[in-house]
Amino acid sequence: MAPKVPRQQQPDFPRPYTTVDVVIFTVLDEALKVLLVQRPLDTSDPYPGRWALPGGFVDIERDADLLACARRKLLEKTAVRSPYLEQLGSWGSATRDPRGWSSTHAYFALMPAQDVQLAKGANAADVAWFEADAALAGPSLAFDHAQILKAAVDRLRGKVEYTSLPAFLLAEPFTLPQLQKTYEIVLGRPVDKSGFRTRMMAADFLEEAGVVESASHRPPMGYRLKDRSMPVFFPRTFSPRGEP
Amino acid sequence: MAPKVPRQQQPDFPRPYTTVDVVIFTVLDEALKVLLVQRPLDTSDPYPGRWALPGGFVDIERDADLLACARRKLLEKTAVRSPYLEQLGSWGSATRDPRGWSSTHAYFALMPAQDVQLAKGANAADVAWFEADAALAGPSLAFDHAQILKAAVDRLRGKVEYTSLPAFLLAEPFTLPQLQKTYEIVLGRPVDKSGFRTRMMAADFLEEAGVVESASHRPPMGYRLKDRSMPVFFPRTFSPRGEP
DNA sequence: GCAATAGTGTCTATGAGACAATATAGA
DNA sequence: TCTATATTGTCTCATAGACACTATTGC
Repeated sequence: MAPKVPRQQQPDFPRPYTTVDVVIFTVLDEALKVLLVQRPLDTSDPYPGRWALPGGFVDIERDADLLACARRKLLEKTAVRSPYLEQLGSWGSATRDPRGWSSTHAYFALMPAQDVQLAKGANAADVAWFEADAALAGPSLAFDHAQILKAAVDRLRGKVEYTSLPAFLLAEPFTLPQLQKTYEIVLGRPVDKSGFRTRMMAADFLEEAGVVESASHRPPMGYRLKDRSMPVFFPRTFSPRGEP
Repeated sequence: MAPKVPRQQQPDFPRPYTTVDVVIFTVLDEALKVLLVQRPLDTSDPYPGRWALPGGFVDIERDADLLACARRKLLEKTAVRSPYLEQLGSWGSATRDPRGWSSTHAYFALMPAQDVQLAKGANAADVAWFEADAALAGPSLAFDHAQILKAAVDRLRGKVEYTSLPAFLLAEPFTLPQLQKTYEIVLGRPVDKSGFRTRMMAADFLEEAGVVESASHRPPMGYRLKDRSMPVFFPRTFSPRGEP
């Protein structure tokens, strides 16, 4: 009697599609922005003309691993080589892509707006920055990208409470008032100046980069990150007393 | 001239394998344990005889989405239907599986040891609980499962500092001393009794379930979770003063 | 000196940690 | 009453938040 071989052990059982999507954040015009690409109108691809997160299929010839794939997508759309990049989560189901069972590995990236050169790709009619909250409230995105974007915004807003993540949204050198402003933009609320400075200095992740030439008034100190590869975690949160 | 169609838009470009792995935790014999399965010796599958996380290929016929797939793996190995289940992350590369480019979606589960009936599956020579730290220090696991397990243990230990997760490791009703003990086992350090109780009560996620019949001495109050679907987040951490 | 922004000092309520005290059961 | 465990109370000190104050520039 032949041993029962489960279907999954056969070499050629059907496989889902595998994609990588990247939520790219920056701060521009005093707002948290996210990069979206418009899907082409003149193809048979799903969601023609709709805005979507940059991303696409894993190319098993070119991509050594998921992170490399995310970096490739990032480089193609923004020409930025090594921003802060963090895995966000994955979404997969039989129905999220009309072409068939697919799963996507989502990443999110933080970069200074100055670094970005928007690239009109072959497969994207257009590329543009959208205010994060507007992109969530506005006309619905392709696939389940609204869900993914919401998860990314929630994760970013959450982590900003207790990490140095906003520093990755600024070009170096930056000043403490600029950094504070960035925290306030992402959090959507003001932050106490004195407490903010104490917190940043206590975390010991900045190094002085010389006083910045300012337009007028007292010139501020410029800072650089001691280590651009990782954010720092603060012991507590910025939350007002009562709230979690 | 024919438009250049990227290889990826063709319907039949090569796809990676897609799998789901589950890190199943429980507390047993005063230790944090993780469920591992031994890979069969008598097949051509990779890593014969090695211990691995329970998991396997997504079955696009049976699994509606990734979570459903994780639940299926869970049910097959433990006969537990709805434990606490959280997405951990994903790992994918050309080399992690010798059969070819593959990506896995990892989940972690928390369950009371009492609930589990270990099942010897068709594709697993054996199933057993291992102490979490021993599994990490001991002989290496199949694939990149040591990496995944480490991420799971780190995530669990990290979240225990500020969430009610350990409650999902206990059968209801449980007592506050039992819950405290569970926190101490996962954290690997003692916790102050008074502060612990204040914290738990302030979080308001427990409901009384009547006094528990005890062997002797003062009988403790039994508790149930008000909501088994989600953990509660505490405002602060258990960390001793100096440490983060 | 004045305006504007950068940076520091000070006061206080809160709340966590440490530990002491009380409560309730069986023997 | 004694013992063992459960549960509550108290004291103290660090710190986050609020806000006032000083510092340094250009005009």
